[in-house]
Parts: sequence; structure tokens; C-alpha cells
Amino acid sequence: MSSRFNPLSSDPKWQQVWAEGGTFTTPPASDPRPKSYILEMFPYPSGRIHMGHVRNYTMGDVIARYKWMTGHAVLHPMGWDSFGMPAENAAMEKKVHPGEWTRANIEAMKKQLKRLGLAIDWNRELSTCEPDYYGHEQALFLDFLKAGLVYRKESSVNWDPVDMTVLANEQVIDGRGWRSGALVEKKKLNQWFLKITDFAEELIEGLDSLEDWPEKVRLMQANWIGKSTGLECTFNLVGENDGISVYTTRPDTLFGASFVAIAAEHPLAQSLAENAPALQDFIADCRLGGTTAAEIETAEKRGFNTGLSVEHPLDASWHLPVYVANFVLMDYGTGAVFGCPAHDQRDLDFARRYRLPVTRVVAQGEDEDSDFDGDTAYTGPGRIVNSHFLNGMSVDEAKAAVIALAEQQDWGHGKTQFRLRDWGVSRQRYWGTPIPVIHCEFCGTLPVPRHDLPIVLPEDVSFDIPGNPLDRHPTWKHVKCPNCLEDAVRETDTLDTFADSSWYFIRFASQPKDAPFDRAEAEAWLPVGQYIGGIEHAILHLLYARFWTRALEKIGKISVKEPFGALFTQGMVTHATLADPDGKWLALDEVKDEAGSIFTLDGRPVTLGRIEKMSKSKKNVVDPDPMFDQYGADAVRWFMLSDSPPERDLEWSESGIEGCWRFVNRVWRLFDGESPSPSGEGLGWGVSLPTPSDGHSPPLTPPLKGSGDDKPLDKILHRAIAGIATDIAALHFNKAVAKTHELVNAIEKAPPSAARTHAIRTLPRLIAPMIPHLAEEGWAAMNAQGGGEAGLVSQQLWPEHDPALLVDDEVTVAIQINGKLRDTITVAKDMDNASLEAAALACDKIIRSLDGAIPKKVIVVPRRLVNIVI
RNA sequence: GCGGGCGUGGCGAAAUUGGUAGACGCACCAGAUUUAGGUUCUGGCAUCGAGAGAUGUGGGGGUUCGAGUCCCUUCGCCCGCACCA
Repeated sequence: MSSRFNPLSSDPKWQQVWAEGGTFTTPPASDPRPKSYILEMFPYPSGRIHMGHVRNYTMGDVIARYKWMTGHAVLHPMGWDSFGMPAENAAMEKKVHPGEWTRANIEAMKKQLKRLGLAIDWNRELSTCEPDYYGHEQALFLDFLKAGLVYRKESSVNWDPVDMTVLANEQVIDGRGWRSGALVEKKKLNQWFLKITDFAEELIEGLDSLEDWPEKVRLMQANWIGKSTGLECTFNLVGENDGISVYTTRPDTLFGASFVAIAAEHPLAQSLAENAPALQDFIADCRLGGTTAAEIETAEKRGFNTGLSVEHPLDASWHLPVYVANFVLMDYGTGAVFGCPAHDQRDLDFARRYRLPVTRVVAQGEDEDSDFDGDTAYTGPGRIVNSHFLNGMSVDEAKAAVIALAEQQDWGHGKTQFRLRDWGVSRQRYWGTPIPVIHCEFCGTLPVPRHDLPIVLPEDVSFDIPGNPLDRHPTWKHVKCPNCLEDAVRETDTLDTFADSSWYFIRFASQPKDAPFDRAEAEAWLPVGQYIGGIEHAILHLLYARFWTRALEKIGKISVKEPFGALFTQGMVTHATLADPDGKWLALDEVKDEAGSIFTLDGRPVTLGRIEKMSKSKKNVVDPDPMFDQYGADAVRWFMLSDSPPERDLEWSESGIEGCWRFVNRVWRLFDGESPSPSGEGLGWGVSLPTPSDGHSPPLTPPLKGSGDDKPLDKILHRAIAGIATDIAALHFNKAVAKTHELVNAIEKAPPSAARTHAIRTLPRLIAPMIPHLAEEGWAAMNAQGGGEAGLVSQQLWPEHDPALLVDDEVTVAIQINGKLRDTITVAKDMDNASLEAAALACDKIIRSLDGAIPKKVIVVPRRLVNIVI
């Protein structure tokens, strides 16, 4: 008889059983079991799933299934982040409607995802491009508008004059539009903003509570929000009524000031330039400066002396020159700084170039001299010197003293500054959520009346010419003003797609028809117990989602502050790359293997490139679908969980997936009892499967029931039960896989016994979260039919382990001489230290090694080791 | 430049509080089965050494009875940020 698992029949069979039986249907919020919300970042429907998706969703699935098996009520949904530019690009290139393209992609990807056998409740599927999702988003936008969390202001954007569209910063390459190649212009447009800066403080503080987030992500968010504290103060212009407002984090160095510098875009610089062509040229020069890392690194600190002077706030008779400088940014702080060259590197570079004074005001050790030599600013701690009343203070004391004095004398105040800017959400695009406002000539900008929601995108749009189709649609934007009933126009901008992904996890938890969510139901599930996705979303998506949730909390819609209780960022799936002699990337089907060397199809040598993230451009993508055909979902899942720790990159390899396939079949053969090893009859070659006409996996013959004990095997089993559970709960899937291997190896080697039969019958539950199709096959054959429990293994509880079996009666103790291993002995685990020492000293090897030497000292670590020091 | 992470066999990696380094998998080698390849099974597999043994967790130094683990220093790689005052 032959024995080979046939995923082509098993996979769809069990997937159908789970779907029809509602096995993974979300229980109602009233379910008494502890709730567990497992979520993977929902995909953008680009067309096909890739291995990155497979890895992400496999990990989430293992957790979800494990949670079910440990008595939780589980919410594990899936949906589609389906608005966005690629659909419009496809519309332009392929002349299909973005909606048609998107929905077809969703269909295709859903079919692929289902082949993975995910424990997902598809009843809760949502797609952000459908009005039954984005209509609710519009309602939330209006809530925010009403609460004053939304405003409109003119701001400058990157404008592509050929495509007539706004470009994101990432879409501007060397100053040109990524698609059109046209020189990008700065254009002022009225844009909608969400007041995320109102939440800057709490978003940064909230990070402390997110203990189950990677430290790295919390740091990235903290840096992004960029909190700093300091002094905002005014330097009065000599001979004028006006002054320059300056922000500094180093008020302690105020007596080391030697100049004031303002940004090229600073209003003062702009007005001075009106009558000064040389300054105009300088300002234009500053704009030309590159923005790439290397350019900024090497850019010289340059300035333009305005001829103006300002009074030092602590000494009005002390005048400082005012420069326009290329290194001062208009959009941070006040757009102006005071320069203290001794203690800031940029200021020092600038001062050296323009021969400005450099005075030390912070001293290390004995060095109190005001002369400052060298070209390296000192930014560390120290004692204040050359600073009148501040002398002798520490940096921190001096900061506080200056701020206190400024506030007392009313020329400045302490200020907390954030790097974070408000979130501009306007996009001049069609394929997004329409912003639900109306512009009336007479009444101004008004919200769309609630009963008119959703504002649905028009279907009849064309993409033959550049620009926003909503703007040029003949009828869509023309409406009556809800207030005065005169002719008015709709907003034709749509929302940034990050808005769509900022609350989908709430909609998953609760999906009423007439509201974005039901508060009680959403609160029953939230926060997400485990969120899993790529590190590329460490800042924007996760920050926006945190903000959106807090904004909802602030306006009293929900009492959840942090949406994601635990976050896990998984590594990428990588694969080897191949290149021809010209350095052109090659796909696997563009090369041939001859005698161990690889050649192009026309015979040129191929070089192996680096292992890189799978990408179309590198031609190293492995499509999951053929892998499901060839090896089945379980082997692919097993691969995704094996070897590499989940946070690290995983290298896809042919031999790796074949090893997984071998493992799946080893387990299958255990389920199939003591049947002889398959010798390949009728099975074709290699890893190929029985042809689909074989119909089904061959029937399983449950293993013969053994009798008698096998204490060592019991121990291994119970260790596996406990260890696999711990590892899955800690997301250490690679270790869970290793422990499963150890158990399977041990069962294979064990002679027949009752213990062995028991271990085999326990195995389906242990593998069920990871390779569920095979687990169901084994469970059905051995347990349900074989007189055991009925039902699906997916619905069983995780087996109990006997803690007594986790401890050994006997332990192996290492015997060291001077810390070097010399021998080991196996002794009873309770052996006391004196007996251990005696036993160690009695070993032949030890006696020989000591060669009569008298131990100076013997260290005994119970159950671990004996170290003899000579 | 700033911030963070990592460095262990041919490869991916394991390793409670410092306590037998290399579990598990891949690759490879030998043997069995097979006409044969593939499958399957058995065994081997850090390095040097015939062996006893010695060496070994990027390099150097330190703490300790004992260091992959702690401290200092240095080199290399990866990721994030980017003139943020």
C-alpha cells in the first residue's frame, strides 16, 4: 500500500468543511469566553498574493487557531485596502474602470488566500472602496469636522503640471514626476488637515503603555513625533519695533550667542529681498539645494548678511548680526535660530566660515577659557562659564534659570515643540473616499447633510486625459447648497487612503448598517490582541490608526485609546537572484542548469546575485499558487514557520519546501500506522503528486494499538505539548516547528506501545494550528472514526500536559575542571551537593585529569554541574 | 552624523537567572532498499588531531570558579531618521 498525503484533495475538502460548518465564525460579543482579536494588516488588492502575504497570514492564522484551541472566542477577519493609485494607473494603461480592476483583483486574491486554509471569518470581509465602508468613513470625517479636529488651509504641494496631479514626496524623483518626468512645481492649494498635532503629547506618552510593541517601532514613532523642550524668545531688531522670534533647546548657551539666522522662506527674508537682488539670488540658491542624504551631508553652511542687528535679550547693548542661512528650516520652530557656535556643530561651521566669534559657555573639567579652538562643537554636559549669573550651574539648571527669567521679564517662554505636522488628507484623485463637504459661494464650506451619506463616487468617469475626473465630471460636483439652496459645488478631493486603514479594525469588530460601528460591540473586541504586519508601516499607518482611535475617544464615540495591544512586525521573504553577463535580472525559467553551472537559454554564463526581497523588477518572485498545487497548503505553511525567526527575513528555497513536503508525509505515515515505507509505486517521480484523477488521499489505516509503557516517549510528548504551546504563544514559530520535529522523530523511533499510540493520537491537535489540513485528516481517521472524540480537530482543546513529566528523575551533570568540561555523570535529580561532589571526584576521567592534584575549591550547582578548581 | 539591531558550523538557526555551545531543519558524505535516478530507511557531519586531547560563538581586553550571555574597546553588516535649532 502506498501512503502519501494528497493536498489536492485534502485541502479543498477541509476548507469546505470549515466554511460550511462555520467553524471560524466569530462568536457574538456576548460570548462568555475570553476574547481574542487577531489581525493581520489587510492587503492592497494588487492582483495576486505574494509570499509576503502568505507568511503574514500564516503567522496570524497559527495564533488564531491556537487561541480557538485554548478556549478563546476569536475574531480573525480579512478585508481589502482597496482604494489607491494603482487602480487609477491601471485605468489609464488598460482602459478599465478602477472599480472593475480592483474588484476583479479582490476575487482573484481571495481565491488564492482561501487555498492557504486560513481560519478567517469571511462573513466580516470588508472592502474600503465600497460605499458601505467609505460612507461610514465620511460620517466619521463629519464627526471630526464638527468636533474641530478637521480644518482647511492653504499649503504647498508637489504638483506635476503634465499629469495635473499632486505627488507625494516619494513620487518626486530628482525634482521630476515619477510618471511624467516633468519638473515638479510647488503649488499652493487649499487642503484638508486632521489635527494630529493636538494629540502629539498623548501619542508619544501612549507609547510607554505599548509594552507588547517592538521597541524599534516605539522609538521610530517617538522620533517621528519629535518632542523637544526649550525656550521661545524674541530678539529685538535694533532701531525697529519689530523682533525675531527664535526657538532653542539650549537657552543655557544664550551667552554664547554670536549671530541670529533666519530661513530663506522667513517673512523677514522675503520682505528684505524685495529691494535686494543679491538676497533674492541667495534665496533662490537655497531652494536649489538638493534634498538627498548625501547632498545635505556635504552641503556647506552658507549665509547672507542682512546688515540688520538684533539686541541680545539678556543685554540690550549687545548686538548680534542677522543672517539668512541655508541650514535654517522655515517649517520647524519659528524659522529662526540664534547661533551658539561653541556648542552646536552647524553654528560652528557657519561661524568659522564667516569669522564670527566663538565663545565657550559650557566647560568640561578645568577648561574654563572662553577661547574655543578646533572645529568640533562641544554638545555634552558640563558647567556653565562666561555667562554672568549662570556661571557654575549645570546645563539643566541654567536652562531652567533662563526660562524662568524670560518668563518673569516677559521676553520669552518655555515651549514644548513637536516635529509632527498635521495630517494633510486631501488628494486630487478619483479612486478614494470623497470628502463630504460642499462649497457654497454664499455660505462657505458646509458639511454634507448626514442623510445624504454616502456620497458615492460616480461610475461614468474617464481617464484619457490627466487630472482629477471628479473635477471635470459634468454633473457630479454640482449640487444645491444645503443651507441657502443656491448652486454650489462638492469638494472633489478625496481622502488619503491612510484614512481608510485608520479605522478598519473597528469596523471588523462591529458592522451595523446604519453606523460606522456599535460602541459596545467594538469595545468588546478591541483592542486588537495581536496585530501583525510589515515594518514598513511602523510610522505612518500605525500612527494614523492610533490617532484616529484617540480622536474617536476624545469625541466620545469609543472608550479605547490604543487600537493595537500587541504588535508584531514580520520579516520579508527573500529569494536568490540571477543575472546575465550584462547585469540584467533573470527569472528561473530564463536560465538552464548544465553540469552544475547556470547559463542563459542562449548559453551565456549566469551569475548568482544576492538574496533579496522578492520583487518583480529583480525577477526573483515565487508565486504561491503553483506551490499550493505542487506541495499543498500545509507544506507551504510549514515552510513559512520554519527555520527563520518570524521577525527576520526568510529565504525561500526549493530544497526547503521539499523538506517541508517530506515532513508532512512523515507525519502522514505516522497517522497511517505501521504501514511499510512507500517505495514509490505508482506515485510518479520526485515530489510530484498522484494525479488529480486519483481523487483522494489514500484511506488512512489507523496505527495498531500498542500496549505497554514508554516512559521516555511520554516525557517527550508532554514536553512537546507544553513547549509548542509556549512557543506559539510567544510567536516563536521556528522553535515550535523544531519541537514538533523532535516529537515526530521520537515517535518514529519508538517501538509500539500504548504510549506511542497515545502520542500519535495526540499529534493532530499539536500540529492543528500550523498544518491544519493534515491535522484534520489524522484526527478524522484516528480519533473520530477510531472511537475517539468526534468533531473537528480545529475545535478541540489543546491537550493538557502533566507537569510531573516535565521534570526528570535523573539529570546529567557536567563535571568541569577549572571551567572546562571533563566528564558528565547521570544522577538522581535530588542528589545533595556533598554526594554530587563525591560522585564527581570519583569519576575515572576526573581522577586521571587531576593526576593527584588537590582541589582548591569545588563549586556545585545542583542538577547542573560540578566545577573543580585546582 | 544621530538612533536602533545584528555578528554562533557549508547554510537557516537553538541555547531560563552567566552553568555540558551548535537542539531542529537544509545541504553534504557513507551504507541499505532499487536495474537506475528520485522516494524511503540507517548512520555521520564545528575545526585541528590517528588518538589522547586541543581549539572554537567577528577581533582585542576585563569581571567570574565558570562568559555566546555581563563590562570596556574595536571591526564589519543591516535597518530607520536626516541641517529639527
